[in-house]
Amino acid sequence: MSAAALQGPVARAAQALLGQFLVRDEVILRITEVEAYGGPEDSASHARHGRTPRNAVMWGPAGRAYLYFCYGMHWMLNVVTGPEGSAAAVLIRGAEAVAGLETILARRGATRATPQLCAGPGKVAQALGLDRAFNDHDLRAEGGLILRPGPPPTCLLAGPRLGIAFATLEDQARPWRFADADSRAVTRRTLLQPL
DNA sequence: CGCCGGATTTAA
DNA sequence: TAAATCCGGCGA
Repeated sequence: MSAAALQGPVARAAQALLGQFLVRDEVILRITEVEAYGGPEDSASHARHGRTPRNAVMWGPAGRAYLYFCYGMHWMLNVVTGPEGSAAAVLIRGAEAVAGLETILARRGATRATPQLCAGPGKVAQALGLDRAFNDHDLRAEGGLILRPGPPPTCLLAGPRLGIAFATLEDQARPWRFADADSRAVTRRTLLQPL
C-alpha cells in the first residue's frame, strides 16, 4: 500500500506518508506533517526552473531522499515520489519522537522533550542528524535512513503550504499541506482544516 | 499564540 | 538577492 502510494499523485503520496516511521539507528520518528511539491508545473516546487545540480534527485526514482540546505542553516528532508521523471517530492515538515530521545535531545540542543521538539522541517532533519550526505539516499534499503510503514492517522488536516510567497496565487492556495489531526507535533495548526 | 528581527550559506 | 526556517523576546 505505502509502496504503491509513493508512485501516485504527489498529494496522495504525501497523505500516505503520515503515520509512517523514519528510522536511523536508535532514533525513530513518526511523521505528523508533510507538504506535497509537484514537478516543473508547480511554481512552488524546486523543480520549477527545470533540472539543476541541487534538485537533480527529484527527477530520480521514488523512495529516495532529497535533502537541501535552506536559509543558510537548516537541512530539509523530502521523499521523492511519483513516476520517475515527474520531479515530485514530499517535504517532511513535522514528526513525533518514538525512540532514541536522548540522541534527539542532544542533536536538537534541547534538555526536555516537548511536543514541538521535532515540529518543523529543519527540526526533523536535525533530530535525524541529516545533511547533504543523505541526498539521493535510498529510503527503502537497510542501513542509514529508512522509511517504514506505520498505521495511518485516524483523521487528517489540510491547508496551504507555508513559505512559498514566491509562487503563483493559484499554487499558493493549493491545499497541499497535510497533518495528523490527533498530533501536537504540527506547526501553524490554525491554518489547517479537517480534510 | 502571533509578530518581529537576526542568524547564516547557497543557488540561480 | 531571496530563500519550502528557527529561536528568543515581547505583547495580547
